[in-house]
Amino acid sequence: MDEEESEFLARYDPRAFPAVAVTVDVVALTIRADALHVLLVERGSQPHAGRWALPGGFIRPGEDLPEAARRELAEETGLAPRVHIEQLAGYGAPERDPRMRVVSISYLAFAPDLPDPQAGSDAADAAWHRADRLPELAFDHGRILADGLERARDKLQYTPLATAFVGETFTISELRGVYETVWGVPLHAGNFHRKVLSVPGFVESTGETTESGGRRGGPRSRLYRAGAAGLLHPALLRPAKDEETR
Amino acid sequence: MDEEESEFLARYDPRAFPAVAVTVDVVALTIRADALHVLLVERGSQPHAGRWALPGGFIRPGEDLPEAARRELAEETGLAPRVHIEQLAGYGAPERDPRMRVVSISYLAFAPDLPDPQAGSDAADAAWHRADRLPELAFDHGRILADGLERARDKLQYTPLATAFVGETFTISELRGVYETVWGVPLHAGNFHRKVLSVPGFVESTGETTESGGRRGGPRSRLYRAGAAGLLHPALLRPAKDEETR
DNA sequence: AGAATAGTGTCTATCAGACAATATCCA
DNA sequence: TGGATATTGTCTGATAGACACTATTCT
Repeated sequence: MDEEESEFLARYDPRAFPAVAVTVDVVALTIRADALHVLLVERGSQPHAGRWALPGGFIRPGEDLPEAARRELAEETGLAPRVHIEQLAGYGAPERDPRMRVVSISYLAFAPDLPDPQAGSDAADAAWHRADRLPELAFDHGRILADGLERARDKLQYTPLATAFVGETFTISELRGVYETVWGVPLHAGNFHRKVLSVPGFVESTGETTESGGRRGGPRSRLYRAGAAGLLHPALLRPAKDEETR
Repeated sequence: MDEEESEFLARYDPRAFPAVAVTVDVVALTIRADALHVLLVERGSQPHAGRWALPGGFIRPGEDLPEAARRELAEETGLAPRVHIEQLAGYGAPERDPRMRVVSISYLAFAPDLPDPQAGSDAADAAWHRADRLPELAFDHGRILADGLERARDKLQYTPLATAFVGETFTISELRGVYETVWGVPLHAGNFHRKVLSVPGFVESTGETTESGGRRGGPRSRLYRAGAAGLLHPALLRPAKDEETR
């Protein structure tokens, strides 16, 4: 088969090729006990049976990508509402799944503290894992997860993403806790407070305060809800780490 | 078929579903005559025959995604070297292609001014189009292109992406031209100059200067090459446009 | 009482952007 | 010579981060 003919076939009918499967995989993040957690499922079947993996699965006919991601997430956690979801990236290395050619579109999901997940259909188990103590994952899910964490840390800077990790209303301290947890660095309380309030549309006051002070003392704090801004101007830049070249 | 059974089937064998095709589409950007240009091909066959579209096509067995993107780009332009490429996003709405279910992984490509492209195999024509005067595109390529432009404008701020649009060596003025063209705003020459040189690893001096001054006068300028930085610290922020909520 | 936290005020080094100045080169 | 550009210098308003202070609440 010469070059021209193979090219013709390549474009004429894609069904002439071995089947390609498309999956969605979800990097679901939440904060529990002041630590960033990722939702993982234990695979119940081959390949990689017994290994932890990201929740996900094959897309269904007529189903949109974000829809598939929400469905897979709901199947594992039993919860769908109040979950922000956005696309992360596509992964399609030829040998990433030993069964066949599988291209995966990954999604990032953010949620306030959720109850423990229920092991779903295909999974032997499902649980939240601390993002800093992860087991080795199946397929290339380790890479996907790492990409997702990096993306989340990045987006915290210039979007109101942090508000997706807290409840409907929240205090500035809770918001600061999100940043400190996801970035893994302590932030100056006073400066953070002023900075957040200075960004237009980031948060808006509810006029209410907490019912009582903090568990270790301190006055009641004011409650806020997420504002209308889609981007933070100016951004809350992550403290520099002298890694110019990454 | 009850819920449980359909779910079983959905996970058991993806080949039981109607075929899903995976394509790559490339948003290739360059700067010609002080204007941002996008590479488009005119479709030679149905659907959308005669319409302009992004270069792209079906992935081949054993071929990695970025590899497929480079191949498709090479087939349209006859050029592959010196082209930066990075993934943009995945698109998989059920009806985006009338023939069958097609999921596309899009890539962004950046290149210095390239010669006019050669119409390739499947394309009736191929040409650079000004990014500000685009025809209506086939499929959802208009959306993909818009996403690509936004991504490019964004990445100019905090990555050395601009250096991918100029030659091996370049002047600060040429670099400024890239920012002005992609962002569509004039920048202050003096401040831009000092700012670029103050970002560690953005550019490094070659010790040389241009052979002659600018075409409209002015002294010879020093030549630089891209530095080693992968991220710009501090970033070159785009002038604010009072669109907090975008 | 003692400790911890919320919220605000203040100070300083730094930076972005405006403006200016000078040297160099094309037409 | 006149106009345009490269590069550097200077000034000013704004900001990030360090520190400090007060009021409030828990144990």
